[in-house]
Amino acid sequence: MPRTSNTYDTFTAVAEPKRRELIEKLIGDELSVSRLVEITGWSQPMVSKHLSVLKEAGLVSERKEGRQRFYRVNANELKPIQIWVRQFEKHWNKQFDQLDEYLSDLHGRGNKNE
Amino acid sequence: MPRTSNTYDTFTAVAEPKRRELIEKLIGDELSVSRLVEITGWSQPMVSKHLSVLKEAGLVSERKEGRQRFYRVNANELKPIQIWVRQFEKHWNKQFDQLDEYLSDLHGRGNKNE
DNA sequence: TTTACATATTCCTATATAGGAATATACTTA
DNA sequence: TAAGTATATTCCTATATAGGAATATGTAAA
Repeated sequence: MPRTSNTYDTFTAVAEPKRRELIEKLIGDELSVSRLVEITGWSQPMVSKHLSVLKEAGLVSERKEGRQRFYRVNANELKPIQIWVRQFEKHWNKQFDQLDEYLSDLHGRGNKNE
Repeated sequence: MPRTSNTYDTFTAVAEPKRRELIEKLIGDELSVSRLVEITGWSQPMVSKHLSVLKEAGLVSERKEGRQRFYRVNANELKPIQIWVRQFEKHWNKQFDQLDEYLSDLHGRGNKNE
């Protein structure tokens, strides 16, 4: 994002769909970069670069083994998101917000023109 | 983000800190734009523009009343985030990920140089 | 000590977009 | 109708960054 955040925070890191995809692949097991390239079908630099962003945000960690690097998710780092969203749980299932708006708009318009 | 998403999805909309702040202000009660300007201290266009992004993402709704517009959160729209993050809950509290890495790195390095 | 493999980094470009200033729109009231 | 208030939109610029191509780094094997 321009004009703001110079470094990746959790929310920004996860906003990118490809990075969410990588994180999903890494649930449960560690995977090497080449394995991720296989699974995703993306170019190797693309995988590496997204992993690097995730690493900068603390969302993944590396383990070096020979010439390979195995990445895994630091699931804990997703907690801030969970915590933030949880504030709103009690307001879920107010399903009629949009309907309300529609009706009140309709009403307003009706009053004006008739 | 460049080269990707032409339109705002929930994750992207919420990645911007100011927009999270707006959403937080809107928990519970509807607020007019001018009230949000008061509360945040931001310029009116800035508030309106962020609200417009949130609206495009479906995260807020408007209600017009005279020349004012009252915004409220559509908390439901945050569910996708909650659902996505929930996948990882079972992997939380694996607190020693970083320690593991540190130790194995240390071990690896030690082997090489000594 | 070359060669091959695994991964990271650099360079480049296109583009989305946050922020600011100015202006437009819409509604209300005098 | 004119003036004032509330809000949205447009125009502009700076900047972050995704993606691609090429290259560098590091490690293992021949």
